[in-house]
This record gives sequence, C-alpha cells and structure tokens, in this order.
Amino acid sequence: MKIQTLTKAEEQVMQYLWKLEKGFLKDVLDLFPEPKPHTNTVSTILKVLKDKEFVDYHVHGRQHEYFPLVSKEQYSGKTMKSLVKNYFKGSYKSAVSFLVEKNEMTVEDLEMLLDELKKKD
Amino acid sequence: MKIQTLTKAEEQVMQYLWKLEKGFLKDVLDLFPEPKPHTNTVSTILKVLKDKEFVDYHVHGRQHEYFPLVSKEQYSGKTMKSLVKNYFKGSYKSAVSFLVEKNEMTVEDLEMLLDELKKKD
DNA sequence: TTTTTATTTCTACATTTGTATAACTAATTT
DNA sequence: AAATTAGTTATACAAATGTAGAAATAAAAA
Repeated sequence: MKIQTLTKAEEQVMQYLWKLEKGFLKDVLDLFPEPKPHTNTVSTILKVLKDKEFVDYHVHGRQHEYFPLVSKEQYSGKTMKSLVKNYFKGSYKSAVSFLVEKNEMTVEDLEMLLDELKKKD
Repeated sequence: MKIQTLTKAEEQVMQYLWKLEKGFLKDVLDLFPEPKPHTNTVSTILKVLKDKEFVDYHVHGRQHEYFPLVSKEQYSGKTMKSLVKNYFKGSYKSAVSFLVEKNEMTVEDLEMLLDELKKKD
C-alpha cells in the first residue's frame, strides 16, 4: 500500500495530529474550532487514516493513542513534488522563479535565504 | 461565485485545455491517452467546469469551443499559496528552504536563478 | 437527400467522502 | 455499586465525484 492523497477532512485531522504528535480522539477533537464535528465523524476519519497507513496507534486499554506515520514534511514534500510536476514541468527552479515574478517572494528574500543556507554547511 | 478547487478529473481536463488554449470536446478527448474516457464523461466535466467558472465557450452552431477562464498561472499560484499556508505557516521562504534541505533544489540552482532574476530588471 | 459525425442534454448509477445515530464497553468518578 | 465519560464499532445515509447509456440534433460528407 503506497502513500496516497488525503481528502480535505483527512488532511485537517492530520494537521491536528502533526501538531499534537500523538493523542487520543478527544485531543484531536479539542483542536477543532466550534462548531466541532461529531465525535464519530472524527473517529471514522481516524480509522480511514489508519487504513491508508497515515496514522497508527498505541493501545491503552480499549482506547487508541494515535500518532502520524507520515510526517508533515513527507507529505508536504510529496504534495509539492506533484504540484511542481504538473505545473512547472518538474522544475523547482521555475516554480521559485514564478513566485518571485508573482511577487510572493522578493529577490531579497532569496538572497537572505541563500546566505543562511551557505552558513549551514 | 469564487474560485474553487478542482477535482482530479477536472484538473486533468483543465491541463489539456491550458495546453490547447481553446478547443472543442474532440480536441480535449484527443489529448487523453488510451484508454480514453467516454465522450460524455469529458462532456460532463466540461459542463461542471463551466458551472465552476473555470472555462467558458464560444458558440459555433450547436457546438462549444471551450477555453480557460482561469489561467494555469492563476490556479497554480492559488494552489501554492494554500500549500504554503498550510505547511509552511505562509512563508514561501521556508518552503524554498525546505526544498533545498530535501535536496530538491541546490544552492547553485538558487544562485543561478538569482542571477537571472537580477538581470531582468 | 440520406447518412455520418461531433457533439449536447438528460438521465442513471457506482464510488468516494462526509457526517452522524445507535449500541456497546472499559475506565473513571460519585 | 451506579452513573458518567471517552471511545469504539457497526451501520446508515446524504452529498460529491466519476462514469457512461440513450436520445436528440446541427453540420458535414457522401
């Protein structure tokens, strides 16, 4: 079973789990803003995420303490890859160039980033 | 009616339409690889895209010559924005930094890009 | 003019996704 | 011990998405 795509609702639950690192149903539910979805709605989504192998859980009595199997980094990386593949012929460079041209980033941002990255090695 | 999100099938049709710039149902269908979907499947999707205001058409007799209302640039920009919002707290800089750290881009790529961008002004 | 082609429109159905009720159960609180 | 809490599991149904058959039709080709 390979890594698939998340639906909107599933992705929301994953975001909360990534934030929590691990937690019970209640913990996830607590993070939802009002109006909160029904407990069973979230419970069902968690079960789907388990089936999709995005989460697993530790058993505590009859309860499950859920935790992510796929990290936020893995998932965002995979999502970006597919975005760049479909919209920029796979070239991350074009994607970044596009962002600068759309004024979502400035040349200065890039220079700053480059400095930081060079210092790291 | 504001710009929404595309489903997988809808996005595929948009990709073909972006490539074509404009075209009839047949033109879109031609771009699908074998096994091609049923004509009516594509026709239905085009109708949905019209409803969602992603495409419009010129009338030629009884036929429709479809063309995108939302450009590939607009859509990819919007998609990237939401990705960066959800996974990088809205910071494009962090997103690019992430890519370098994941070895999807190199520092050299960035330097090259920076040179190109500076020349443009 | 008849036939064929390229559609559109209407309709229908399968699958996936989103949501929730009901029944049940272990653990905790009173 | 009885009641409450947190959660699971099973089930159900609505909405969205994906797919395509059938009928109709204008334009093009024979």
